[in-house]
Amino acid sequence: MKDVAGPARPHTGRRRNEQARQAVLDAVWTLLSRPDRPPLTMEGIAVAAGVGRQTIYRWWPSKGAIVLETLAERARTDVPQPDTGTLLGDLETFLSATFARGADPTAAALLRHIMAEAQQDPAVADTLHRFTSARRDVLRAILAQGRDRGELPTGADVDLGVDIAYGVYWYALLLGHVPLTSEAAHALARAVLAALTAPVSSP
Amino acid sequence: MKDVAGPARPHTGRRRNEQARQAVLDAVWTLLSRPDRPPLTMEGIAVAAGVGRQTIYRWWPSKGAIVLETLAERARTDVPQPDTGTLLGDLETFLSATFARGADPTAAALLRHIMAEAQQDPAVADTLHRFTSARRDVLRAILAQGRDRGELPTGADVDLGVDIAYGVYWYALLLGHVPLTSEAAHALARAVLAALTAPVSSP
Amino acid sequence: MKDVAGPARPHTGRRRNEQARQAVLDAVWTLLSRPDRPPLTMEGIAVAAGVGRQTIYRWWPSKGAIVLETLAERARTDVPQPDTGTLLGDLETFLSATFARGADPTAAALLRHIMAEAQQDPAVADTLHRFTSARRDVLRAILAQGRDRGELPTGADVDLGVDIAYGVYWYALLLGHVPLTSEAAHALARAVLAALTAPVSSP
Amino acid sequence: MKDVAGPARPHTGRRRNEQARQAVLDAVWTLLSRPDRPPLTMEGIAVAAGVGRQTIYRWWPSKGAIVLETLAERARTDVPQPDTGTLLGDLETFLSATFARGADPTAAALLRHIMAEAQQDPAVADTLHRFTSARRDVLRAILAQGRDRGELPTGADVDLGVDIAYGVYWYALLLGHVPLTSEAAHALARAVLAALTAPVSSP
DNA sequence: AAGTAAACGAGACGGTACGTCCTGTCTTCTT
DNA sequence: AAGAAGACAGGACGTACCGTCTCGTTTACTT
Repeated sequence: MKDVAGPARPHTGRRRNEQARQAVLDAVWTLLSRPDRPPLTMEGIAVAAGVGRQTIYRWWPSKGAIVLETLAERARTDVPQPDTGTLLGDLETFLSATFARGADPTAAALLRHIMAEAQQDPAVADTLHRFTSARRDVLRAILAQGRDRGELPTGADVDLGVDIAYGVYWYALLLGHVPLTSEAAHALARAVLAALTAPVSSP
Repeated sequence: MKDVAGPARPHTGRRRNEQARQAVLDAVWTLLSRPDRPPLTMEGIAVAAGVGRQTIYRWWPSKGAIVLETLAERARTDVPQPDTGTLLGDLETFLSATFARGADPTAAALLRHIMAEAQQDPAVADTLHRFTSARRDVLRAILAQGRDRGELPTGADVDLGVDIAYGVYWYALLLGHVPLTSEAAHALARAVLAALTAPVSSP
Repeated sequence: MKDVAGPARPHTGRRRNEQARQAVLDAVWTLLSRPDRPPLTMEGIAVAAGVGRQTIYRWWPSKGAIVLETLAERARTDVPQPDTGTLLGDLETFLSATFARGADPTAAALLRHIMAEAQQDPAVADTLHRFTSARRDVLRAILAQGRDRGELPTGADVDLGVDIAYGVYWYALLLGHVPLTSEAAHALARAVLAALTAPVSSP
Repeated sequence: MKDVAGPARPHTGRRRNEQARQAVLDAVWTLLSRPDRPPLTMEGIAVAAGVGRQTIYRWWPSKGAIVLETLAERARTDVPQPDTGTLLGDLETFLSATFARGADPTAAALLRHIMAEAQQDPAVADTLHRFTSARRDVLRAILAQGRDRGELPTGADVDLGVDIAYGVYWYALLLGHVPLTSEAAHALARAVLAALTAPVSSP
């Protein structure tokens, strides 16, 4: 009795074309790299990818989802949880890597685009939420490890530290008033550490 | 003798209708308050305001500019530079007020909308930049005053403090993963203070 | 062997929707039939036809072209070249049929509309020219046949006869000072015959 | 573009400014003379005339009325009822003069424009009707005089003759398939005469 | 090998919003 | 009072995309 989950016939017909998928993601990257910043339309993506429009709608629920997948594809080399022995070192390593990512103009355009879309499309917001959560978890783990090692007070508000780090990161990304340099990452690392180390952390 | 710059005839024809301007700004506020979140269309604004479309295009360069002016209009009651005697008190007061603003759903929608538009329209980005700069200046003055009073080390990176505060604020606003409560404002105030107080501030 | 001109794949994608085309033409006819004479807008046609605006622009270069095609569609039952045995009979038959067409209020509105548009849009003028040429040819053939039968002098200016007939027809249509009755058609037929019969026809 | 009127056109106050009126009519003529055929808008006329829009609306009920008045102004030198002694001579003289008028490109554009407007605006149609009636009366008088002199049968349908003459004239004007030459006028004169002379004129 | 079905590029479809143009009306200031 | 200037509400224009729906073709699996 296979009437529960599986379909009676596992699959018939042509399979998903991996090349089409790649062409779409590449097209998004290319379009966002263009110095004249064209508005990134579904039609534009389809044409640039040499792909039928329906093919896009078949596999992605929204434009934001494509952009996010493009980002994920390019960021495949995940920022690993560093282990330098000290919390400050770990923070500096992690934030430097993160900032380096955001310093690439195309990647930055991608991130900005997603954040912008997320403000209007709840589905994109949701996907972005899941994406950022994964990143936050890594940073939270770093801080928690430091706390367990005694480098932070027991009651240190780890989540606040995460918010500070990513808050400053996104703020710089979206407003562009400050460059995402390695120095900025280091200063931010020290600031996060100081903020969580202070004894005044609890009301 | 003002015969240099002034044109011979300062103005001819009908003057700008202040009521139309107000109607447009009110319409934007009303539309953004709607629980069903309609996409905020130029046409929609015009209809809701009972105003001709051309009248909008005559006075505002872009949708973002209207939204920003709406925000400015509503936030006319500027957050004053507080003076509680201590830096922590000033920070708590300022950030609480700021968070309270962002806690209003319509104001939050406004801010999110502007930030989203700024990612695609350089003109909006520019206007937003000027808007945020004014806010940043207030916070910077608070921190500088605290530093001058000796509550911060001489070399404290005031700008980093501003980035942390507003970074966390916007991050919460855009991602919505954390509510903008008074408690959060107080915790942030202490964190900013701690981050700038720490002796590790220089490489 | 037609391997030269034919493209490898003659067509891709969805085909033109004949129902949409008919809906547009019917909408034009209906709108022009309305007793309150609405100004015949592209938008109005699209809405009345239940058709996207782009669909209209995709297939017709101008409003005049739509109206002309509507006319052609309705006048599909071409006025045949009559053959009553005498030139006067043929002329009477042909002009009566022509006048009967123009007596229908909607058809008249159509013709007037096209002529009006042709005065401003060269493309419409061109299409109208081709349309009228076809009609003129039929009348010219009738007159030429009569001349060949000896009912007109050898040097009779057939083209002038055509101009008189259609000139009076359009003049009545556009100015509306005289009804397009069968009697008027018969009088006109006799007049054309007389004008071409007269021996003074050459300078 | 107020190059039409003189620079020093004073505001008279109280009474209608004749110079403004002239500027408007001249602007219409100038605009219709332009080889690129701009669409002749109220706004365009006002700007070209260096005149306020309201001034136009104050004195003319519609665009067609302005154009018609422009025509009347230019055609001030009325075609006089000729008297050459013979009906054919009178007809030739009158039609040659009429055709000569229509051969001027700007005058032709004017006439075409009016006729086009008359198809959509009943008020214009009415004014045009009155205008053409005056012209028809002159031609009718010529024919009636010829009939009274015995050059036409007693029962000759004078109105049909008028319709033929003006029908061919307008037909040529609107369709432009035939030039309005003096030869064409003479041929038309002979044709009208023949059409009314023929003994078959009555059923 | 033939049959079946899904995915594909292409592109037409009904819509919606855009930003522009023009209409006819209404101030505002000047003459 | 009439005029030039120009802002106003309104509405059509032609364009750009949206997301959906045919088309005929290609590809993969099943019989």
